[in-house]
Amino acid sequence: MSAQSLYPKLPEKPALDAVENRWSSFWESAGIYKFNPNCTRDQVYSIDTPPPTASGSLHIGHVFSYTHTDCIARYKRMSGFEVFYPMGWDDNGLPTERRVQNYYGIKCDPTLSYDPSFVPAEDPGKEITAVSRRNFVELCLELTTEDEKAFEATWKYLGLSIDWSLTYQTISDKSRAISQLAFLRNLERGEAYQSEAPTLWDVSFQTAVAQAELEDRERPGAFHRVSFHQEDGTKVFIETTRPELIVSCVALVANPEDERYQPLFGKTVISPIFGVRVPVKAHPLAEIDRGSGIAMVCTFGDLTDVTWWRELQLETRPVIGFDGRFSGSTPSWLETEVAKERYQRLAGTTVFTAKERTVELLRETGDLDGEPKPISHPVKFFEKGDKPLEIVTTRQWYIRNGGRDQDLRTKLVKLSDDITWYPPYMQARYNDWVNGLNGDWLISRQRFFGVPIPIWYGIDQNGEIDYNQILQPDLKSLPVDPSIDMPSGYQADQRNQPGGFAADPDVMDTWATSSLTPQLVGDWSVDETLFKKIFPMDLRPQGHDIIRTWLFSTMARSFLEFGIAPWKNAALSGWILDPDRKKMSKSKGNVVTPIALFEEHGSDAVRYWAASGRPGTDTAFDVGQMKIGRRLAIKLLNASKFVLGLGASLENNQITHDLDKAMLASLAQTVTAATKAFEDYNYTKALEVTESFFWTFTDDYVELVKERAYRENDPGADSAKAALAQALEIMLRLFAPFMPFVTEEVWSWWQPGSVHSTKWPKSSEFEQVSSNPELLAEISEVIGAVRRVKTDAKQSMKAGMKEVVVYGSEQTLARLKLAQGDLIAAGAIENLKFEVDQTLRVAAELA
RNA sequence: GGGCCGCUAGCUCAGUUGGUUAGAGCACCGCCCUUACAAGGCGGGUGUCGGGGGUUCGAGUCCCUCGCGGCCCA
Repeated sequence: MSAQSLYPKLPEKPALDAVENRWSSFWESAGIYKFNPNCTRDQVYSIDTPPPTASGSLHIGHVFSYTHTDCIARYKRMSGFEVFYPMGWDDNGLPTERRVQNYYGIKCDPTLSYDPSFVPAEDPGKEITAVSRRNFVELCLELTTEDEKAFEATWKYLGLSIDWSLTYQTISDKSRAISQLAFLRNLERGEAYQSEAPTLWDVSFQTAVAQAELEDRERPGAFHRVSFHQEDGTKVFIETTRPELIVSCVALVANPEDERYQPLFGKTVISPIFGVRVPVKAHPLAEIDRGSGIAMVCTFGDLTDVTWWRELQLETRPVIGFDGRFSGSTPSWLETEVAKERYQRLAGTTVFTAKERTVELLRETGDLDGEPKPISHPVKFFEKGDKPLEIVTTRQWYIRNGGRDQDLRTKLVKLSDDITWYPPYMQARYNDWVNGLNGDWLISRQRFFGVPIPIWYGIDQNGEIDYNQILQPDLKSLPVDPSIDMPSGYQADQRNQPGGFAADPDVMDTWATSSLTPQLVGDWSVDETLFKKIFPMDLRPQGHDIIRTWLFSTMARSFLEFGIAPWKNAALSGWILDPDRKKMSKSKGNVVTPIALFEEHGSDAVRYWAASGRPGTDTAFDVGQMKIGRRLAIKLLNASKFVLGLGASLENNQITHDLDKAMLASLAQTVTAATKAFEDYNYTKALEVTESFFWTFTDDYVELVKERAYRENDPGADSAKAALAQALEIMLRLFAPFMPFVTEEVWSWWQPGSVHSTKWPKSSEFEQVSSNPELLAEISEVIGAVRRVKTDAKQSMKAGMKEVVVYGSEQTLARLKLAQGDLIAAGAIENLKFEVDQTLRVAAELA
């Protein structure tokens, strides 16, 4: 039978052009990746997909890690699981606000009222228009919707096997409702609480930030040696990098062991410039060998100041406002006219200016000893901010995360044992982080685009907000926006009125919602049947840089609500480095957009590169690896065309020839190895063994059986063609998780349906497996040796061999003799001889 | 300062519970129009396994120590 009549779809000249578009449309219309909830929990494999930040851009690092997850998802699907694989967009929060502000040239002013007819300027230029909170949120939603469409298109181009009907957004009504419900349940159980306390504060964004969002940055500074004065006029020298805070100094502290300051403990000293009396205290956190050994405590220069303030019960003397400027009104603790006058030079200035002016004042009063000594020191920043954090006292909402509770902390650490970590050492990073917590999780943010804290407060008859009188919404009314909705039992005109109510003005931090992704994707509280089917989830894939935030917060929320870990497995992916081993970043201009790579190399090739990066390992961005992937994809097309062009089919399964059986035996070993690797989440290894077999298959096996397979009406030809067809069919399934497009393309030439709906191969499928799988490797070595002789003589591969002598063990020779016909044909050998020897080698003479 | 990861061919990386002569791909060089593939094929050289010490019959692998790079936390 001719190949054309057997396989009418077999192309004359196979190509990779447009395979992505063709097959992703097909998969969608055929519902190949649709989750079917009609099954039992143990049949489900559920994936807690990381929701990319919608306002950012998808870069090659995303492509890298999402491909890893997709390979696992495809493997699990083929292994018979009903795969629950959603996509989500993290669209609430600061990054979106920033993008919307820049894109439309607007800013949010919550005091303005809603303007339904507001349309942002086409080209905003530099002008900034203030809009109401509702207008602002509407524009956030509008822009993120656009961004999300582009993201979805990118993921489809990459070939992620997502069930797009499960897509979620962290700002959607459902997410807001679930997020608020979870918060209210935390509140009910006492796990959420509000507290008026010193808080790390970003002065540009004017919001509180959490411990997990901090980063240290090395900044230049200077030690200023400054004199305080004892009653008798004796000077006490301190060293500080923040002289501007002298005005808010509340004490000096030294180490209790420090001999030098023993006489001072319990006494008071007088601050320079302002003449304020402050006590001298002892505390073990004061370092004897740091500076002069005695430190100034202020409200608040750093987190140690907060500790001292709390533990030594010191005064509170705040001067820095929410905008990062020194208070315009004169502090009440300044008593003398001179002090008040001097403060006027600082009033209303930024921290930077206040520092300069304080130093001037110190010079004038003669309290600066020597010149400031320049140093470089770590300064705390909000990871998304560009000004040093200040510490201000505000009322904020917290969720208990073990930061102040050793018992809870221990439980959360222990919980990590219930998860299998890939790679295992990532568990240590989690444990280190949890053990190092020193405060609860601050979740309230003084921002606009986010999930509102679903709380109102009563207002007393004097018009003061009573934060102890918490008014909660009816759970059935969620989501609520307390700035628009009302607590039950109140009228709209009671808002912000004595005896009425006031909305909590804050939103929750993005992590407070994204820590609930298992609940969001599984419709917790909405569809409990579904939720029970997917939770606890099978896999959390994510980057190792957000163990302290996303991974930990999800653990904490799950533990508080359900008492168990949210997943069974956590797979941490590495980072993408540019070829110079630097982390890729936009500012360096070394970022390549994924779409351009898909277009140039093909999605399968980009996936091949990604799958070559082992779990948890940072990987270099490497176009070369994509080229290899593309070559592999093209090779698959051509090899498939050859096999099918012979008229090979699965119908005839009479595999009688020993070499054919040996090849399938070797393939069976490959299947076993790939399966074992995948079960250990080592997709890279699975790809490697498959690829390695494939090249042996094309380079050696196909070349060896070619002549035999071309014969007509010959049992040897039938055996070769049957083996070729079977091997091809199985290899397509092995490659399918990695290269979904090219495997589907080839599948469509000769098989019904989708290769992605087939089952992962099992070694039990190999009924014809022979007892001598070694034969394939041995004969590869022999034919390789023959080729070497021809190459060395600069001859064509078709050149005839006068004589070839194969030396080897009796067993090896016995196996090789089974395939000598193929060897003679492939090598064009006139006279093939076998001689017993210890090791396998070949002597050959050209004709 | 503490913790974790890494250091193997020019480059990117494999290397199993310690076990023969340490592997692959790329790059490089040479050859070959061979009826699946010239955007291809075939073949080839390439190592102080970061340094030093130790355990062992035997160490890339285990232990100690030092160095370099990276990440996280102080």
